[in-house]
Amino acid sequence: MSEKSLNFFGDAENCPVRNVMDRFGDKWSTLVLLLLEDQGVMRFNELHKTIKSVSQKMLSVTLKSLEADGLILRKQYPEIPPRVEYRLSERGQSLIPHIQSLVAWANQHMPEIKKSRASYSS
Amino acid sequence: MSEKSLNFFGDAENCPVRNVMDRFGDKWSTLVLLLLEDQGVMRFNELHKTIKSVSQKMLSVTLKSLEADGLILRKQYPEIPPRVEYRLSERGQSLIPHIQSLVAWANQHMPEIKKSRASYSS
DNA sequence: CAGGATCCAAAAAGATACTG
DNA sequence: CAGTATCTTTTTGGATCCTG
Repeated sequence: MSEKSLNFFGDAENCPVRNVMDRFGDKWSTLVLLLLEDQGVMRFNELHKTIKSVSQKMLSVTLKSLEADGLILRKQYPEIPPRVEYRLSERGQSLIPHIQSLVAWANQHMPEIKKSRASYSS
Repeated sequence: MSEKSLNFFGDAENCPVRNVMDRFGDKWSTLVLLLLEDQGVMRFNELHKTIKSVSQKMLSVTLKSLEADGLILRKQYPEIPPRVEYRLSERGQSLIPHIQSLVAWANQHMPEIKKSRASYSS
């Protein structure tokens, strides 16, 4: 793996690590995915109220890009006032365990990391 | 898990998901970690040459924050010209599998994601 | 060689007002 | 209700020059 994988670090476009972080390194995507995993189906304003600190605009942008990538499904009902429901797609479901394992690692190590960071000087 | 985890989504500081993404959502951290995992020990300029697109400043910033968090170890030799070696700490090692599983997922699904994204309109 | 300091450009995010 | 449009602020990253 060593020989071949190294090529990836150099070029920007085909680097799989970069592909991951470009997609999920933003501020809200993983949060929305985990929330939908937890709640099943949610409407726009439900998401907005649950993630209190997200702006309307960023939530909208996040949902659109997740939908564009086929990670969530958007269902709109032809009613007035309008109703829109979001939920994970199968593809989105398949991603969840990997995010959760990363979050679990963080929960476990964050106290030590914060201690390291606090005592770090220079 | 549902009841309790939901509290996290609201507040910013104590959200474990946010903690993860704040730490690893940047442009270079995961790349450096995986590269050190692959190569073992590397000097500053080695890293710089391997990750061609990173600037000197961002590499420096990235290495410092990874060191501050105790994810990598920095060893400086009292020579002239100076020599500095970087390698993963145990804590950093323990993180690698989780990043790799995410990258593996991405490698597997990125073609489909790109197709979805390309055919997405509105 | 391994960076630090400074300045600048670009991107991401937020506030606010408005609409079908 | 579920967004869009516009503007401003903040954050991030990069270029360049400098130093022990």
